[in-house]
Amino acid sequence: MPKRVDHEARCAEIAEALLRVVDRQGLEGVSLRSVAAEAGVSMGRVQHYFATKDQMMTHALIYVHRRIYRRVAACLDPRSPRALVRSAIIEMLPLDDERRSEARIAFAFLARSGVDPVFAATLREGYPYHMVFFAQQIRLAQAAGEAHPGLDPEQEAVLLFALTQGLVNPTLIGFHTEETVTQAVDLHLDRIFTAVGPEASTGG
Amino acid sequence: MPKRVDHEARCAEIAEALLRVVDRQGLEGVSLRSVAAEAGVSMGRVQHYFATKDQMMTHALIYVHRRIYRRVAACLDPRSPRALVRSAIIEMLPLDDERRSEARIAFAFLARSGVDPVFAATLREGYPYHMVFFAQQIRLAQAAGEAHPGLDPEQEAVLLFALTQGLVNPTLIGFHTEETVTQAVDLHLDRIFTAVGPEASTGG
DNA sequence: TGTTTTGCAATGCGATCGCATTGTCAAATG
DNA sequence: CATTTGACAATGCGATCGCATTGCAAAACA
Repeated sequence: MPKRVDHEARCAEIAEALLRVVDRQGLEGVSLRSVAAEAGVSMGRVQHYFATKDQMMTHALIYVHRRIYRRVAACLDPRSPRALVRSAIIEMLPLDDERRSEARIAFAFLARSGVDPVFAATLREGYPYHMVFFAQQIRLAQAAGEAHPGLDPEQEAVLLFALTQGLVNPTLIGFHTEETVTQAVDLHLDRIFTAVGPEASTGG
Repeated sequence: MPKRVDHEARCAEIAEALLRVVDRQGLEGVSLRSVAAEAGVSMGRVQHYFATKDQMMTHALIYVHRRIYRRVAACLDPRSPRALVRSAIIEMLPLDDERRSEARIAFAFLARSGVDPVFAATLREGYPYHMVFFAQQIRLAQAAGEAHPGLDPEQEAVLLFALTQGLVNPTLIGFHTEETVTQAVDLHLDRIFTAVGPEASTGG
């Protein structure tokens, strides 16, 4: 085997450049040339790692999902199930430049999933993860007496995740402020969790 | 003034063709040529009515919003505030081909609003309408003793609309079934409205 | 040392893009 | 009847697109 480079790292560089392009110009701004220029590499290099534009886009979609997942996972507040769920939700909302950027990117791919079966499949596979996470936390809270016992954790997870996703765009385009949107989240969490630790109201 | 045609109707024809293109191929599929071909007219005609592509897109955005608004308004169930709100929500979810089509279209523009200030402004202007509609219905229900009196109608409207929007994509890509999603909606409505008429459970 | 294979860079092709220009035809106006 | 003006159709231009092709340098292997 001849000259060896870190294949995965090179793919990641290209993916990150692509995401920066999407952040600024949407999916329409993505071309082999624009991504190569953004990454500061030649177009040939991009083609070397991704045979087609579609492959490049799909890889970037998976890549950004992992990136969001890691960022959310790193910010989880373990003090209680409620705090855990709340920190995850807040972290998914576009409340600073980094999260706004990722919200723009995620939305671009989300829209594409409506017309692209491959993207739709990728997203469909990602949904259950969020659902079981929320459901599990609600279940834990119920067991600890910190959530209303009559609730169906799966149903509540569906509501919770939908609520979170539905708050993203209004926040992104400036309809909601951080205060407005966190109030909305806390209001809904009050209907699931009984014990409101002070950390859940002040954190965030 | 020479040969006169129905200017608005011609613009609408082009807008509808554009929306069909977006439905199938997303915003990226939109070009002067593709829209003209879809409308069955010449490219010159499209240019005659819209000086630039951006003008054409903006007009289509406003056009589809009006179309959705009219469709929802035509389906409202006036039997009670709850039924009214529920019918509006259900009508906004992609549960048949027509609504799936409009959901795809709306999502495409929604994503674009993240990078296009003009689109963002258009959407921002539309949000308050939904909010006051939901808030007003909740207020009416409270006055009639059909909703929990302690709730803040504005806050509940924010939650309700976010929930609705957040359910769109999972339903669109097939993660939710009609049964799943209507259960989620009804579950949330149960927390706002006290009186559950039989029409609210069977309708929709 | 020569061969092979990876990792690119460079270039070109046909298609398509937004947009400008020009020409034509019909109807209202003088 | 002549002129004007709105409603197009047709064409072309420069830029950009995805993708294929070609070539070459360097490193592992024989």
